[in-house]
Amino acid sequence: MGPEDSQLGMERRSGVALWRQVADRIRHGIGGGTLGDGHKLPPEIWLSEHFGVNRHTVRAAIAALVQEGVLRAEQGRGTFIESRKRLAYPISARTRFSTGMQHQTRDRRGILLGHQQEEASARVAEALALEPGAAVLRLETVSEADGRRVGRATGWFDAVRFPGFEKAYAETGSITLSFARFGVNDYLRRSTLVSARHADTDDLENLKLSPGAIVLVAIAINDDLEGRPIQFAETRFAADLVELTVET
Amino acid sequence: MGPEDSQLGMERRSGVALWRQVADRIRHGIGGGTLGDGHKLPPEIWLSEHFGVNRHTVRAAIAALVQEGVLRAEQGRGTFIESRKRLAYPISARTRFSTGMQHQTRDRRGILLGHQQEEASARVAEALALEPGAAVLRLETVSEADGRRVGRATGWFDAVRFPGFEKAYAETGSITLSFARFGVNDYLRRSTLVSARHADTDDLENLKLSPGAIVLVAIAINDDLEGRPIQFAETRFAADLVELTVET
DNA sequence: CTGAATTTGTCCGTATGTATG
DNA sequence: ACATACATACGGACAAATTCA
Repeated sequence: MGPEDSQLGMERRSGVALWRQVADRIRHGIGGGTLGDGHKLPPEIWLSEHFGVNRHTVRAAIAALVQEGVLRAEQGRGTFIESRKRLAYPISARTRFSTGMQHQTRDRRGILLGHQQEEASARVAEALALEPGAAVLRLETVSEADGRRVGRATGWFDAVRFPGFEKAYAETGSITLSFARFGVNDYLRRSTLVSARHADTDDLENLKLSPGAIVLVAIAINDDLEGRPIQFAETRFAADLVELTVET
Repeated sequence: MGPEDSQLGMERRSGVALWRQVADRIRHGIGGGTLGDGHKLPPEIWLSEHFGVNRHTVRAAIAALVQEGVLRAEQGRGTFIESRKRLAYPISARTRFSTGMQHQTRDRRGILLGHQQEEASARVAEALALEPGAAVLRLETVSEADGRRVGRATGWFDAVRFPGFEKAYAETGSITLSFARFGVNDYLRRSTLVSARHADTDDLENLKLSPGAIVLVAIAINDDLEGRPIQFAETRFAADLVELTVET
């Protein structure tokens, strides 16, 4: 069969199809720069020997990545990398989506998917320093940068202090500008909790991801300058498009 | 043909077997507390209806999780959760692995897998403020907490300033204590870059993960108190076991 | 320009794994 | 445990488009 390195980490009967494992390795190799000279992918035959799988399996992997928009195949010429760099999203005391992205991309905006006034759960109440059951406003949003959906957020706000926040957000497309309408001209990031998981149905749909994709989950609390919490939010970022930078 | 919620995120022909998707969801549900009352998993029939798959598929998922050590099945009684919470790994100016974990776990240590003196690549040289090609020491390590492998790290150090660092680490099992032997009694985290990806071969082996698992990747630079970089490291955490907290 | 070499695209058949009932 | 349907993986052969000597 394959060359000397017949087993390069491809796990048979593991519940993950070989073509998906190969696709993940190719995608990762592109990100790390180890695969491809930046423009052209090695031929299918070379890849199939490199990974120790059949050419058809490599073709299935490539087909998935083409569908994903990572690769572009041209008959007779080769397969090319549709590369785009990861967006860096900084986390620091003054981190906000708008300030973070503005130096890297021209067009960025937040889209309001929906909103709802509800009673604060124990978790939300604690984060916002309210009584459990207090009226809070929940906003479901998607963030776009250069036309690509990079983040999907669920945010909670004190409904008493910020009535009609959803209207402000729908008009401005920015949390920062919306807060400004309520007299909050600056705010601080108190804490951020970062984890990662497979994308669920909602993520797949709203971030236009393919099954098996990974999301970075950031759970954050923002305070106003007096130290009172004004926002509790969980944001899911497409891990292929975004990386988080922590400046301490 | 499950109940009304036949589609709960289970993706057919996605390259990931249904039983593995169900296993991932159960593992995630346990971590989030949404599945099981903390000790016992719901019956297989309930799970099969909940996820909209056949009972055989749920059984395959449970068998995999039992093999993994996450669940324990007892004939006639039910399936029980071998529970453990996610470890929180703080990132802040004074973050170190040892200080971060010490309040959550009794037994923790770092294991030296291997070391090598090599010439600094452009990336490493820039991070450590050395000339490209300068002698650097690379350490490959695994971090254990309560007997579970939670992190796999590759670290680079100035070979001139820290000769024999690998011996210090092999003996102490701690970066902090190793630095202390060279007169560095404190140091600061300058920057951290966080991303997520699927586990590769090395991760699967060294963190004892199953294929399809996710790793959180943290790339960090540590400075001494004079602001000179002393360590450049990339750590891969098992995303199922670890979450990162950012205090700003 | 011609023809060989290279590379992707399509078709066949067969064996095994996955999912359901 | 059995039966059925579909997805996955492999092997081979050949067509179609491109490159280059």
